Amino acid sequence: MTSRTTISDVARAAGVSIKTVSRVLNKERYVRPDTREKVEAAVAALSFSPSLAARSLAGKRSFQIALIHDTHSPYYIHAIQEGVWARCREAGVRMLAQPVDIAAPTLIAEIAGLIDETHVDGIILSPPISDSLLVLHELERRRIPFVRISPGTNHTLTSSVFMDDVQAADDMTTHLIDLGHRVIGFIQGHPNHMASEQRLFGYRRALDRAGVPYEPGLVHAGAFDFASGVAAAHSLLSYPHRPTAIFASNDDMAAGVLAVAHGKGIAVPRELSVAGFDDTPLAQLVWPPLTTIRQPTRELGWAAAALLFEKRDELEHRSLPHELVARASTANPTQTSALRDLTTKPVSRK
Amino acid sequence: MTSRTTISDVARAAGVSIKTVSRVLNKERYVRPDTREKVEAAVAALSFSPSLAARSLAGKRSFQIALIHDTHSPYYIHAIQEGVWARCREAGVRMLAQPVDIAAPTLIAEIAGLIDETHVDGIILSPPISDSLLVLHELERRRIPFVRISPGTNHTLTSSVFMDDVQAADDMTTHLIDLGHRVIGFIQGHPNHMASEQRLFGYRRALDRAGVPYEPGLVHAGAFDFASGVAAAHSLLSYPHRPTAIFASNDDMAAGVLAVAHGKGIAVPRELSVAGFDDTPLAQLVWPPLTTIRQPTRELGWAAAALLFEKRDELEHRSLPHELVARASTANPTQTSALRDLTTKPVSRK
DNA sequence: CTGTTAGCGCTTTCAT
DNA sequence: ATGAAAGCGCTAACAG
Repeated sequence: MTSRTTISDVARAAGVSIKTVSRVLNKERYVRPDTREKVEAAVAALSFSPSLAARSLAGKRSFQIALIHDTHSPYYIHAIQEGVWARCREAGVRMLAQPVDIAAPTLIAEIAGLIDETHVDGIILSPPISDSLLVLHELERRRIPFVRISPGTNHTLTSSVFMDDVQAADDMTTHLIDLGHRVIGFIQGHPNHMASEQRLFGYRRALDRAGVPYEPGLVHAGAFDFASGVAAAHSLLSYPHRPTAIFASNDDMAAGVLAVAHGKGIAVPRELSVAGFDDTPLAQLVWPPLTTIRQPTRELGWAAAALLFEKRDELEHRSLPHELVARASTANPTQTSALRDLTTKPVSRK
Repeated sequence: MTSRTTISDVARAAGVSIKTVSRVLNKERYVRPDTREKVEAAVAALSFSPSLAARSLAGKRSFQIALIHDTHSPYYIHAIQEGVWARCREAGVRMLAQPVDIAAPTLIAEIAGLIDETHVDGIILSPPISDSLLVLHELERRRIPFVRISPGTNHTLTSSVFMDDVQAADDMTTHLIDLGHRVIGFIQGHPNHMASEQRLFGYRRALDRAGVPYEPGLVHAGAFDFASGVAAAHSLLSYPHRPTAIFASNDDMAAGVLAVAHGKGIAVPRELSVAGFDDTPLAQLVWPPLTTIRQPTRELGWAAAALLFEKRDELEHRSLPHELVARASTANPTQTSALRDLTTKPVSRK
């Protein structure tokens, strides 16, 4: 039974005390360069990885953060996880991806248990959890740092990262208008996500600007899933003032529109233009490929982690796509950094 | 600064020693029922969750397992994660979902670091990591329990869970033959995954049994992604002996076939039947919906965790879909349990 | 700049 | 059936 390699082994190998090894591990100042090198050599030679358990027990940090997400939308969660993990590994921090059910009555207990069990240093909330008041209150009560991804409410009250959904939906609608469409259907997202409202707002804003009259009958409810896209398409396509284009609030619903169009023998895009939102892989797997808007999901995850690590300055040294915005909590004075790049236009695929 | 609730707080509240609380927490025997109840009441009253850090430092277990997965195929990973997590929460064990890049030269170092840092009690490997010899050797060297999901090689040498790909592919091919098809194209999966070979074998076995001659020109390489499905479809559809049905080894590639068919104006399914494999949500999002085979991905995750917890007997008390098979390591004598249910047939969707 | 000492919150071992 | 003491591997607070 070979027991684990500990900091004492490293100290012995390097000929220093364990405290010095600890200093090197934690990148503290006041270590002579040659001492540091000796220790680093010993760490490498023994391929030593310090026990997180011991570190969190003894110290103030656990070197772990939690990413809390609902169990739906695999594409979205996957992209967020990738982004968060990328930033975490740079920082030498472990990411605990925790699926939860936002509707579960035990939600708070589960998150509280997670925090108590793991001592995570911070939490990232992805939508729709990022808008759960219960969760937000609990985290605030425990004074644990957290960042919300794409919250629908109170952006400014807490640290959060999000894209400009209004502008993006405006862009897409404008794109469709430029294509000559004047009767444009719109399928809303799930009411849980406030992005839904913002996308609708962007749609209306673009119509207004172009002088195209807004017609409530052209807007249909949806829930971000294929089935609601199908239902909405059936309804919109039998509307007397039948739309020549349908803009769905996400790709899954847009795929539903495509399916209905195919079923009814409506040629896409000749007789009907179909637009989605989020640019999931799905957009390219359906036929014809969707005109869609890229949501910088991976980057949102990356930025959320960066913000959590209080390295907001890093955001300014990276070019982030579309309208990714990161805000820090109002607890800090200078906190708003808004970044844009030039690739904000809707992406048309052939 | 309210400090954390500890086992001492619980002990005080219950009027017992911390050791007794520990006994209750660990479900040890030799605790008087009324004592146990007092402790449980105190735990609930204080909503106490023990520190995993302290537990892993002091004890032999960490109450954590790692799920190691490659970064591709969101649907698949998501389903696996769900299954593993479901079983873990039943067991009161934390799941650490760890994305890795199988091609990274640091793969082994990363996994070793993960183990050292977190003291995980066990590891679940999802494909294609489940076939990485380097990883397998490292885990064996460290004598850490692990379970492989859908390994392509040496099923019997280690604990693993998998479905019967040969039978499933045979089923689908038979289904197509029953539909009257005699010229059936086949698109292989990624060579990394041994499921690819088995699916091909099932295809050939069904052809043989039905007396349909095997034609190498009807089999095309693929890589489990949309693009390779597109490429294969172009090739197969211009083959002199043009197939009336194409069976792709997964849904993404089948979606690629659909796209090509649509582009060429080939009517599906009138002129060409398209079949997929895995029954991802994608199968229902394309048009027309794919005929596909359900892979019990979530159940595989569940079973992998169950096997890891050495509760193999549980497998026998649950009805698992399709041909889910769980094997324990040859280190244990009685290890093979094969389960089937009746819903093995390919799923035809309209 | 480096070392010593005292814990962190639990489980283990050994008493009783 | 329960408790007391020791210690897991590290960091914090001091010394020097």
